[in-house]
Amino acid sequence: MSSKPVTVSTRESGSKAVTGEPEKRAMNHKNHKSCRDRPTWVGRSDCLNCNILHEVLFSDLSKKELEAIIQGIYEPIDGFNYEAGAVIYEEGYEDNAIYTIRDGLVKLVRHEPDGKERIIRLMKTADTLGLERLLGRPYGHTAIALKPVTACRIPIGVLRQLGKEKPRFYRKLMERWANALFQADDYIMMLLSGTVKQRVVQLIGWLADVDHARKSRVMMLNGRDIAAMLDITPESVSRILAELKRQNILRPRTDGYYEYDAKALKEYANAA
Amino acid sequence: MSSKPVTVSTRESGSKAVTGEPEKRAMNHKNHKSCRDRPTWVGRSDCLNCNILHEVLFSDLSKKELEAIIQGIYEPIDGFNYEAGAVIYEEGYEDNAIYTIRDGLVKLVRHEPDGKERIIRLMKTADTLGLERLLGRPYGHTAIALKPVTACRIPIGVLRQLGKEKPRFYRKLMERWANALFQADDYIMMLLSGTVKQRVVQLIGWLADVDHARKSRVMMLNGRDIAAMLDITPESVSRILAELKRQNILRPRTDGYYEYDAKALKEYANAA
DNA sequence: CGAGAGGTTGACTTGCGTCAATGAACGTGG
DNA sequence: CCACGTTCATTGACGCAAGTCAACCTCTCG
Repeated sequence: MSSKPVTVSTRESGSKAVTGEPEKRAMNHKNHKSCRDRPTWVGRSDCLNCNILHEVLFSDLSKKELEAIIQGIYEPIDGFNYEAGAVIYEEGYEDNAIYTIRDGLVKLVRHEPDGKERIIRLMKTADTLGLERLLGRPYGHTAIALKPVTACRIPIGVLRQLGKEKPRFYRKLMERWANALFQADDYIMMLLSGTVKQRVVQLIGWLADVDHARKSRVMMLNGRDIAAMLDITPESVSRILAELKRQNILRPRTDGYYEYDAKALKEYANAA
Repeated sequence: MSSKPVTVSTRESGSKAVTGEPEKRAMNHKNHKSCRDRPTWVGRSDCLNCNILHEVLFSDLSKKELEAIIQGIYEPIDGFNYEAGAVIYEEGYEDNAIYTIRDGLVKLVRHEPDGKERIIRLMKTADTLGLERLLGRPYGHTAIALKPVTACRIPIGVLRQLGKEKPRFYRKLMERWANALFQADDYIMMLLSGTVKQRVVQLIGWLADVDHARKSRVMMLNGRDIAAMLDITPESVSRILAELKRQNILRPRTDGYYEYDAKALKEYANAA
C-alpha cells in the first residue's frame, strides 16, 4: 500500500489540490468544509417537543424534570444544520459540548500518519457525538456530515448537572458507550471478514441497518467513503457495485437511494 | 497473592482446547461451551491488599469504604487461575459476574458465521471483562486466556450496590467503557493500515504496550493468534517473523519473550 | 513410541491494488 | 448561454503481495 513517505501538511492553507498525484486522496479532508464554514444555526432547541426525545439521552426524564433542567441551565442547547461534507468538530479539539444527531448521517474519522482518512464509525439519528468530552478528553475523531445533518449542541455543563441531580442518568450514558463499543466490534468483524466483495456486501447490509430504512432500501455512500471504511480502493468498490447493478441485485432509485435484493446479495457474497 | 499458575485437569476429554478446528466448533457451538477447562479457585479475594488496587474499579474508595462494601455483600469476590487456553466465559452467556484481570493476558473473540475465530480485543492486567452484564446484556464475546491468568470474579450485585451508594463510581465505569472504545478505535486503525508486514510490525509495538513491558521486550503470541487478530494467514506471520529474526530485528529469549529493535522494526515496516 | 499442534519453507495462483484513460455530473465565471 | 475546471465513477491492462496447498520439522504429551 502507499509506502511512500508522504507528508501532508495537516490543517490550514494549502487549498491547492495536486492533480494526478496519489497523494490526492490522502488530502481528502481538504475537500470538506472547514470549521470556518459555519453551520446554520436553527435556533434554540425545543427539547420538550423533540421528535426523537424518546430515544435520546434525556429519554428517562419526565417532561417536568426536563423542563426544570432546561430552565436551570446557563448555556442553551442550540440546533444546527450542516450540509454534506461539513465538519462538526475536529479531532484533538476541546469544545465543551457534545452533539445529538436529529437527522442525517455522520462519519467519525481519524487520519493515518500519512494523512489518509480512515472512517472509524458511522453515527445516525439519535446517536451522540463527542461523549469523550464528558471525561475531559479531547475529541477523539473528526466528525463530518455525510448527508445533510441536523444536530443539537449540548453543553457538557448540562450533562454534568444532570448527572448530579439524577444519578440514574449515568446508566443512559453507559448504554451509549456500550452501544458504540458493540458497533465498533461489529465493524471489526466486518473489516476482517473475507474478500473485498464480501466486505462490500456486508457494508451494504450494515448501511441498511444504520439507516433503519424500509426493507430493501439503502442509502449508498460514495465510492471513496466506502473505500475508506473497508480499506480498499475506490476502483474496487466501483467494479463491485457495477457488477451488482449489472446483475440487477442493486438498483439505483431517483432519490439517491438504492434498492437491493437481499437474497441475491447474500448469494453473490457467498459465491465470491 | 499466590499467583503461581496452578494447573488443573483441563481438556481431559475429547474437547479440543479453544484453538481447535473452527468448523467443528461452528457446527456445535454448544460443545466447547462446556467448561471443561476448569479454573482453579484460589480463594476469596483479599481486596484490601490487592496488588493492583490503585488501578481497578475500586480505586476511588477509601480502605474503610471498601471494607464496608465487602462486608456488606452476600456474594463473595473470588480469585481464580486459568491456564493458557482456558475459557473464562462464553459469548451469549449471562452469568452474573464480571472479571478483573490481576495477571496475564486475555483475548476476547467472536466467531464468524463459518466458525472462524476473530480476536476483537486483548485485555491485560487491571482490565475488566464482561461489563456488558451490568447493562443486562449477555457476554458479548468469548474470553480466553492467552497466557496463564489470575482473575477476580466480581458478582454484579456488588457493583450495583456500589453504584447506588457511591454514584461517583459510575464515572469509573464510564472510563472503562471509554478506554475499551478507544482501544477498539486504535485496533481498527491498525487493522486498516497497509501491508501485512506493516500490520505485523504495528501489532508487535502494540503488544509491547499492552504488556507495558520494559522497553524492547515483547511477549509474542502464537502465529495463529496473530493471524486471527490481523486477518492474515499463519503462514504469512511465520514468514515475516522469520525474516525479522533473520535480520536480527527480533530475538527470541529464553523466557518466551522476544527482544526487538524498535528502530529497525520501524524501518522494516516503512521499507515494506 | 506415535499422534497432534504449531512453526517453517517452497511453489503456485489469484485477488486486488496501481496506473491510466475516458466519461458523466456539476458549479463557476466570462 | 457555453467553456472550462473539478470531482467522481467506470473500465481495462498489468503486476505483485499475499493466500493456498503441500511437505517437512520440532515439540510436547499420552
